[in-house]
Amino acid sequence: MNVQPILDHFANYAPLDELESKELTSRLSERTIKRKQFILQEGDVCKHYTFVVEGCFRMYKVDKKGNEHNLQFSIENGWVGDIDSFHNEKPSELYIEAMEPSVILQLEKPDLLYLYIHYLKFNRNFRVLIENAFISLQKRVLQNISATAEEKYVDFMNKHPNLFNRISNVQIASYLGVTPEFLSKIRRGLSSK
Amino acid sequence: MNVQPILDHFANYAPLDELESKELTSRLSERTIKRKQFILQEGDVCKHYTFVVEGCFRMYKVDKKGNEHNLQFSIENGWVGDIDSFHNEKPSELYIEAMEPSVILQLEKPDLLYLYIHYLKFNRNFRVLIENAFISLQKRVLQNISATAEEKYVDFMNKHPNLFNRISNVQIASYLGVTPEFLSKIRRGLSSK
DNA sequence: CGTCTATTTGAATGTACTCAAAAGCGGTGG
DNA sequence: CCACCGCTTTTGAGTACATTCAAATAGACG
Repeated sequence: MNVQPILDHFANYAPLDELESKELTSRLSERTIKRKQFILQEGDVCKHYTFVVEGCFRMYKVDKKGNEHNLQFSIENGWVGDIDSFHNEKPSELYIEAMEPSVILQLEKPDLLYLYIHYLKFNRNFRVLIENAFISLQKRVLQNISATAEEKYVDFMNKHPNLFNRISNVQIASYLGVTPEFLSKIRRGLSSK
Repeated sequence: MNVQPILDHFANYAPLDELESKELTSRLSERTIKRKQFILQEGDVCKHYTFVVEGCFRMYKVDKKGNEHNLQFSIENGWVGDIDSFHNEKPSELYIEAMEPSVILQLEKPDLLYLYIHYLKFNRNFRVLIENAFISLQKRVLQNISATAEEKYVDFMNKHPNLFNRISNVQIASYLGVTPEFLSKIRRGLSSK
C-alpha cells in the first residue's frame, strides 16, 4: 500500500510525527477503481473520506429532469466525499464516479473520529483542509453570481490547467452550469481572438 | 458584555466547560455597530472572527464595473469574516457592512490560535462550524449551476424566512445573482399563481 | 473499418439584462 | 396633517446571453 502521497500531503499542513503517521496509515485502506466505477451513488450513505492517490473523480447530482451537474472534480492529492452524508449519516443525493482508472486511500468514520479524539493535529489538519476548500467554494459562488459563461470558462482553464486538458468539455460545461453546445460556441469565439 | 449567546451557540456543538468558557470570553471584545457601518473594507486585512449577537450583516464584493455581489448574510448567532484574508493575512477583496444596528463579539487571530493550540475542543468546534458552512455552500453552488432564477428565489424564501422579511429585494437579488428588475418580474409571476 | 462518443453548427426559442421612467413607501420637517 | 425627500419596487421596450433540438462533423478506440 502506497501511503507516501497522503503523508506528503499532510506535510503541507502540520506534518505528522511517526506515531501520528502510524495511527493514520494503519487505518487507511487502499482501493483500485476502474474508469466509470462509482464509489458513491445516490441513496447510499457516504462511509469514507477518500484521498486520491492517482486518477480523477467527479462528484455530481442528478436533477429531476435527469440532468447531471458536476459539483466537484478531484485528482491526485485531493479529497472527495459527500461530507453532509458522511457526518449526518443520511442518504446521499450525489454520485462519485471515477473518470480514469484510479487508486484511492479511504478512511472510515469511526477511524477518523478516533484520530480526532486522540490527536489535536488531525482536528487541526482537517480543519485547515476544509477551510481551504471553503475559500475556494466561496470564490466559485462569487463567480457564479457575477461572471458570464465565457469568463467562467476562461477562469476554469487558468485555475485548473491540469484538469482542463484531461476531461471532456461536456464535463466542464456541467461544472460551469452551461450546456455543452453553448460552451462549444464560447470556444469558437475565443479561438477567433 | 453579553457573552451568553456565544456560549449557547457552542452548546450546540461540543459544549464548553467552565475553563474553556473563561478562556474564550476573556478574549472576546464586544462592539456596537451602526447601520451602514463597515467592519471590513476592500484592501483591509480581516483581523477578526466575528460572532453576531444582534443585527444583520452582508459580505459582498464589488466587481470592476462597480456592481456589488452579496456572498453571504449573517444574523444573530451566525459568524462572519473573510476567512481567506484572515488566515493568509492578505488584503481582502470583500466588504462587510451592517444592514441593521448590531452587536458583535470579536476574536482576534492570536487569541484564536491560542485556543486552537491549547484546546482540542476549539479546533473541533470550529472545524464542525466550517464543515456545516461548507455543506451549505455546496448546496448553493449546485443550485447556482442547475436552477432557474425563480427556483433560486423560492428556495431562498423557504430556507431563510427570517432573512427574507428583513432585507430588501435588492439585497436578495444581489445574493441570487439576478438584477432587481428581473426579481421584481419573478415576484409578479409568483403572486399571480 | 466501423462504432461510439464528443464536439460543432444553425435556427428558433426562452431566459435574463439594460436603460429609462413611473409608481409606491416610509420618514421627516414645516 | 400634508408635502417633500430619498429609496425601493415595478413596468415596458429593446437587446443580449444562453438553451433546445436536430443534425452534421470530428476523434478515439478496438
